[in-house]
Amino acid sequence: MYKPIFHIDVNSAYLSWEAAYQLENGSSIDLRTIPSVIGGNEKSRHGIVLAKSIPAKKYNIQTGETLFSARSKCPNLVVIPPRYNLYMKCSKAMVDLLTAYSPTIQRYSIDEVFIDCSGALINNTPINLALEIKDRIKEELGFTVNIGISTNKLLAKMASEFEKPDKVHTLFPDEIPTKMWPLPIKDLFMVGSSTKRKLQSKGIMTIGELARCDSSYVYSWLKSHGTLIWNYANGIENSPVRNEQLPMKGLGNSTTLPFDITDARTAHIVLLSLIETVSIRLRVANKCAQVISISLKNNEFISYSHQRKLHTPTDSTNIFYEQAKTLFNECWKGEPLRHLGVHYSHLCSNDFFQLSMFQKQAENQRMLDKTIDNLRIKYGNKSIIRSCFLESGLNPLMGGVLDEEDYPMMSSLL
DNA sequence: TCTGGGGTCCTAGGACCC
DNA sequence: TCTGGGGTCCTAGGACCC
Repeated sequence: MYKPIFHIDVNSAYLSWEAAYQLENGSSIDLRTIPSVIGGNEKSRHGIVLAKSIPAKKYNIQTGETLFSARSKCPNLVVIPPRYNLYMKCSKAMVDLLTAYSPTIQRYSIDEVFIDCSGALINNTPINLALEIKDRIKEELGFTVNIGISTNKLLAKMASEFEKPDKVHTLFPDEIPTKMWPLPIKDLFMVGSSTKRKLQSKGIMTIGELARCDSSYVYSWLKSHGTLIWNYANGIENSPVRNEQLPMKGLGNSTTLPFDITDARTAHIVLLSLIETVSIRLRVANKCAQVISISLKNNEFISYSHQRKLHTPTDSTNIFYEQAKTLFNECWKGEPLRHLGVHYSHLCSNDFFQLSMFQKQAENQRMLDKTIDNLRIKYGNKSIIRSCFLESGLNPLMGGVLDEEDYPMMSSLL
């Protein structure tokens, strides 16, 4: 007896959720039935398509393309700004509904879930169970999903990508030759544009052609990633559906600025703003980090980064800030910058650090960080800001997770 | 009014050690 | 003098996902 695995994928998630919300609040238009997209703010240079309706897709509008380009394909396109708080609530509502069916639920992203339905199939077939779940989500929550059914997560996920929306599909191992092998190579999970190009240069155009290759050849071209996708092409995958989330490996925030930065002083302030946000997240997670990395993107869209391992792990905003300034000064080539990012890695628990702390100055610094965190939690993020932001016109906490007015980062709240 | 932001994992090359 | 080689750590960059 196999374990039935479902992959549940919200159709055009952001757009569906917005549409359902608007209908619930008295709108007479269903955004899913007209050419519409969820898109960022073009004035602040965030103007890309985040999600599209099926009618918008008929104009060949792609996720990730600029709103400028999307509008040139469809002049009447309706553009709605994103509201991540709404998405978070919708995602949670779906997971809550699913917990009735299985204790084994893996949240893969804000709009995708794997469930192991082993225990839920008494007197029911997998297909009927999937249809029931799909229809309950539609009736009770107001949005549609695709459900893919198979014996492992890879095949279930591939199945949920078949015809959309509001559909249940199976992709059992014996269906691989007919349902999966004829598909173009780019449809295989983990085959992106770079791998697609390399495979096509070897004459491999379909998933079936990859599956029938000698795996040692694929390894020689693509190393471990080649082995991974060769296995996927043959339906081989056996990772468990896991309830608990894996420990965080790193965290960061980055932002595209509304204007190009041309001086180090402004860059430092932006870095500080990002560091405030990332550091709060780090402390909320009771972690310290030992590696700080900054990333830069210039006005020609060329990105580069610079990182440093610290002698000791820390969670101090000021220590990170001093490091970030140094890193920036070491690597900035002086050209106009449109984007800056901060990332921490090599995380460890802050328990040990707290016990081993002997420097009075560091202790004072930690007390200050904690006091500021508490003030912001109690009175709001704007209740206490650094004076350098006062006349800067810059947001003192960029990449904001805690401020309702800002777009919160998604995965940290999942 | 032109191109987001959050992650994970892997590899290459250099430094350094024995 | 003619130049090994395995191992680990570190950094930078790239690939993939949503």
